[in-house]
Amino acid sequence: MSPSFPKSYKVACSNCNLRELCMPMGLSEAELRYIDEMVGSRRKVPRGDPLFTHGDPFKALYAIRTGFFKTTVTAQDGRDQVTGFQMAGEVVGLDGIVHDRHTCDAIALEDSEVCVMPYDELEALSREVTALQNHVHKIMSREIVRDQSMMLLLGSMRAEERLAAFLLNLVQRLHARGFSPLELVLRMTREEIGSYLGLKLETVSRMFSKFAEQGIVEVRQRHVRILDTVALQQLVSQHHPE
Amino acid sequence: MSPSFPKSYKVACSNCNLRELCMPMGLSEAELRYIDEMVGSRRKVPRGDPLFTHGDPFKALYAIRTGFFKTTVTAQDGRDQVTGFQMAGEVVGLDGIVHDRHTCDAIALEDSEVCVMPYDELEALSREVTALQNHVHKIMSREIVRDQSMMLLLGSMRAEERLAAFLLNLVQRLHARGFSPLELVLRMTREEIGSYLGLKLETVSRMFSKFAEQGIVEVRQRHVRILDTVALQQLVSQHHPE
DNA sequence: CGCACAGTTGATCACCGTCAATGAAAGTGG
DNA sequence: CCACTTTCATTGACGGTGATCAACTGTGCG
Repeated sequence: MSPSFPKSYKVACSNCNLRELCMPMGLSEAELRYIDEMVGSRRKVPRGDPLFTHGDPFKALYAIRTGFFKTTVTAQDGRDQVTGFQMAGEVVGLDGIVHDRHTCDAIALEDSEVCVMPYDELEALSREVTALQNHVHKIMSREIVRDQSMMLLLGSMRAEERLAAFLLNLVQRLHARGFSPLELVLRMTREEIGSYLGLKLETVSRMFSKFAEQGIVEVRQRHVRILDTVALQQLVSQHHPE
Repeated sequence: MSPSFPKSYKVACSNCNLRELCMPMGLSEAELRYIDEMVGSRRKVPRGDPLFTHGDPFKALYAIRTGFFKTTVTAQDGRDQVTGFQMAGEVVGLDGIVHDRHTCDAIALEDSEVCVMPYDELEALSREVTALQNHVHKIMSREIVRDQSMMLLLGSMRAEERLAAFLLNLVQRLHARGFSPLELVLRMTREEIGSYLGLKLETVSRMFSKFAEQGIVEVRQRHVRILDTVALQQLVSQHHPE
């Protein structure tokens, strides 16, 4: 590894601490430099602001550097549903590719910063760098698999199972980013959790209370401490008997 | 257009009648020939048989030439859920890219035939043919958007809204393939519809009966005739008031 | 300090799941 | 070709889960 200082304050992909999360492995120096070049700019998104909204022309994918986002889809009648929560190292914007317009909203749940990857440049570069092409495909495929497991959750799990799965998924992802696997601070409201899980906010609140009563978690507002991971896992995998 | 006879009985992409469904537009002769070459083989899948199942090593994407498929995901505890129904011109197998293994099952609901597109060859060729690269990305993005609208359906719609949306989606896709927009033959059981929509088969049956009573559809087993498309559309877009 | 918002908890109810019985269709083998 | 079995579909009665409505509490920010 031959270190080279970045030309400016701007952090380059080549020495970004999220590299193993959002970059393919085993790139050459030259390839990394190309990618640095493609990821032209950063963009700060203050809490509550949209990174993009449905209808916006699609121009780029965004890798989250810091912060936390939710994505929501909106039905014709105006009601919307949270389709995901994204954290550092994850990519948003894939929905826009089909129709050259975004079909969902991405809203920052805390002050955030994203790396802008102009789509045409990304396509061009991934024609040159096989590892990047493969990486992009894997990211899209991962999203498809994730969405399908959400369909399973929404279609066949009960409230407590959904919330248990949600908590486990969150801590697992946070753990992969160096945080505690037993403690987390929720960045979203009960209503947003409910929307994501196909439940009403009151139900989410009730399930939290229930878990707390059973000694599975400790809940103080948005601060959650997991006391019994195994119990949560059993809740998820023990669907109501056939 | 300079016609050239295929070397064998094997139908080539270049003169497949599904071309506009599964191929990018505006390809050159040479590019089309490359694609013909990549789509090496066909595979027949008899009704009830799997095209692939979860755990199978991922080697190829499959374009459906004839027939009808369902895809299902399976939870740890063994319960599964239908995540989609696919018809001619649609692509299955995208789930396998992330982990080099399929994560869902694809089962033929009628005798079917698919075009096998070996994934490494597809990747290689889409590095050469920009239109193909773009096409593959759009297909994946479309799948993501579709899955997210299913999440909306499963998370926020009631039984009758779900079934209405399902029927409208089916006839719309069939219509795009030259079939009647008012009549369809379901290729799946009530249970499979229910699994897809997050409902029990009895509920699906009841909703069919209810629609029939209201004069919205005519149902005889798997044969469905739509009498009032507008009513169905209104059902979908009129979520229960907030 | 007060106001808006987020969260909790209780009472009631509706939708849909469950259980069960029946009927229709389709495939099977004599 | 017709009994037989199996699968699929319909319908009814009942109950449970989670939605709805409502009141109250806690928290953070201006």
